[in-house]
Amino acid sequence: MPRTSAAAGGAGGSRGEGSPTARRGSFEALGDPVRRRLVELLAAGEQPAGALVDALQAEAGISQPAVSQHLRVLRDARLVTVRAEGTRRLYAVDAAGLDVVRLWLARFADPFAQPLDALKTELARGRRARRRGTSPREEDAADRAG
Amino acid sequence: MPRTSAAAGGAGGSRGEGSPTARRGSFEALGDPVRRRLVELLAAGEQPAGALVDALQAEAGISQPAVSQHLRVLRDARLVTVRAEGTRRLYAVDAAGLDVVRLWLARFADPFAQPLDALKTELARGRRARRRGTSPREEDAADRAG
DNA sequence: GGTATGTATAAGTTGGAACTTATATACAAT
DNA sequence: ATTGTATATAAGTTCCAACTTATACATACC
Repeated sequence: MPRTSAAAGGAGGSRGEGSPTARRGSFEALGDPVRRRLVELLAAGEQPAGALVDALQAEAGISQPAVSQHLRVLRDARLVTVRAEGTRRLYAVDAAGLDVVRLWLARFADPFAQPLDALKTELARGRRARRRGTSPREEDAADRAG
Repeated sequence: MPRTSAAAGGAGGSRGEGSPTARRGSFEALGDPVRRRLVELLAAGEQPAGALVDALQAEAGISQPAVSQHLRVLRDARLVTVRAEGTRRLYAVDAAGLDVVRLWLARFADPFAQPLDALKTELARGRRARRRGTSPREEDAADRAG
């Protein structure tokens, strides 16, 4: 049998949606361009499903049910949250799912850490200057690849 | 006509890594758990394709061609680089593809920014202590979206 | 040369995901 | 109650991507 689905997914008490196991991981959810676009649209702030439908219909000619299904996947992946207001469903970005991605990325040396390194260096200088000359510690050179 | 494929479906690519357009995006590439695992394995450092094949075969019972195909996708997505050494192909993580993901994530408020804020605070304290009362330059407050 | 090893490509199959249309559900308003 | 609006679900179709086996392409070794 091919197609071994290795995705485990921690249930961890997802009671609201009523799904016993997480259908899809954050990466799988973000693997689709339409869903990525939805999250992008939500980056501007909380939005009703209808607005998202309109946007996607205009951009890609996608039907309302399709958008709704995508939103469900995003919801299951903890990438968005829903809030009912009357007959409307207000969606918003959920940090939880994005954290999963960020955490995964943290395993690798990130070039964006450079400004952080710069800050660390600055911090070190400040500390050094503050205490007026001390033993030259390596600080935390960490892994500087290349 | 469903299924609007946003990706350019260029055939061409006989040989030569220099593809004009990326067949698949970084997110699409990372959407697959097997490919994510491959990148994870490469996080430990440069590895020959054979080692990756062995690992994936042991973990998920995946064949050598399957791994090779996955590596190609990762290569196209600039997530890994290859280096020929004799008959071996040494793969390594490529920052380029990961940058794309990180850059996309940067659009959203990241809770991991807190340690950076802490550093900034520390830095400010250090600077304050260092100058003992000087003209207050704004430095680079950057964009702090509240 | 021949043979073995390491890796990539060719060709073909299949399961599932991303759609579709049709319908259900929920609330609002007349 | 009826009609309208907003969203979700059901059921079904289609197409692609992740696999398979078989083979080509290198390089190394004898």
